[in-house]
Amino acid sequence: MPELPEVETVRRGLKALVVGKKIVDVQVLWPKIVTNDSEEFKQQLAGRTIEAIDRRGKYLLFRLSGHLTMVSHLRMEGRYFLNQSDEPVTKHTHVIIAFTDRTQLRYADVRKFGRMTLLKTGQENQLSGIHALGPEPLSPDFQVADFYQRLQKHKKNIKAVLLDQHTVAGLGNIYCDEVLWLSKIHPLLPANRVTFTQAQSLHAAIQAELKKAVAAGGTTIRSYVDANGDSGHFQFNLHVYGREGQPCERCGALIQKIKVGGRGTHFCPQEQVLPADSTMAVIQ
DNA sequence: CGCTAGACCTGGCAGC
DNA sequence: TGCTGCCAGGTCTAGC
Repeated sequence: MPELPEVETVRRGLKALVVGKKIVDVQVLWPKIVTNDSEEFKQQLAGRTIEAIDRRGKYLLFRLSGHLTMVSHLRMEGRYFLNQSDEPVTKHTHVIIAFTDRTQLRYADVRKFGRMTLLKTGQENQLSGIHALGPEPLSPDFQVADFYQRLQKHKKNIKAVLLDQHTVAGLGNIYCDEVLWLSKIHPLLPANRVTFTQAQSLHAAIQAELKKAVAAGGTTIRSYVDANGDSGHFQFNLHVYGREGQPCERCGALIQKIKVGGRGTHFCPQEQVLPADSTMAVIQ
């Protein structure tokens, strides 16, 4: 479900709702969600206080007293809710973290793709998903020259390279399509054919778009809601994602949808074109 | 090493 | 009303 702006919005909401709360009890209803041993996970969490909530890419990092960190990835449909302990537990709730004030942080996930891992603070950088993560796009670590160099290393298409979290952290299927449209780059262009000027354009579009999406509370297409149960608003600012068959806002050509690396990919066929000498395979 | 297809899961929706 | 097949804000891994 969520890309960087949605995860950041969840983080901000959760921060206001649960930082400072002390955990009394934990229930794990679907053990695969937790990569640790369930019993150990429950025992280690009990008695801890949530001191802060950070984010790295699409990962949430719950900072707990005693130098522990609970890493949480929402994958496609993970959601957090704060409930009173006497409220009925809904069908897709898989983890319940109960606090001393009789409220509960509940993790729900229809598709059960999300994962949580408890480890010592500092060790999160050794998690396979985090250790080689690319730069945070909204931090000074994200530099055009380095971004351009990373793109030059790959022959595969630019869309797949942007989706690869090693290139830059936090982009997903929606924002990839959007920034490629903003920069007028065809999603199938080999990444090493992106010019420095195009890389500059992409770099600027990534920062501007993610900033705007965070300010709008993220994008809600189907299921995403923040920690308060509110939808985001950025879906009203999308230019290509989900707009197959509708006119491009700039040129009026009809937005096309193709498959790239198994992901639905939207683009303007008139403005996002492959260079004539490109050796690209046929686009259906 | 690079790339693709499949796995992990469930539900909504289009089409018949 | 059903049934079938396809699709979905993500990532990991097996296999070529």
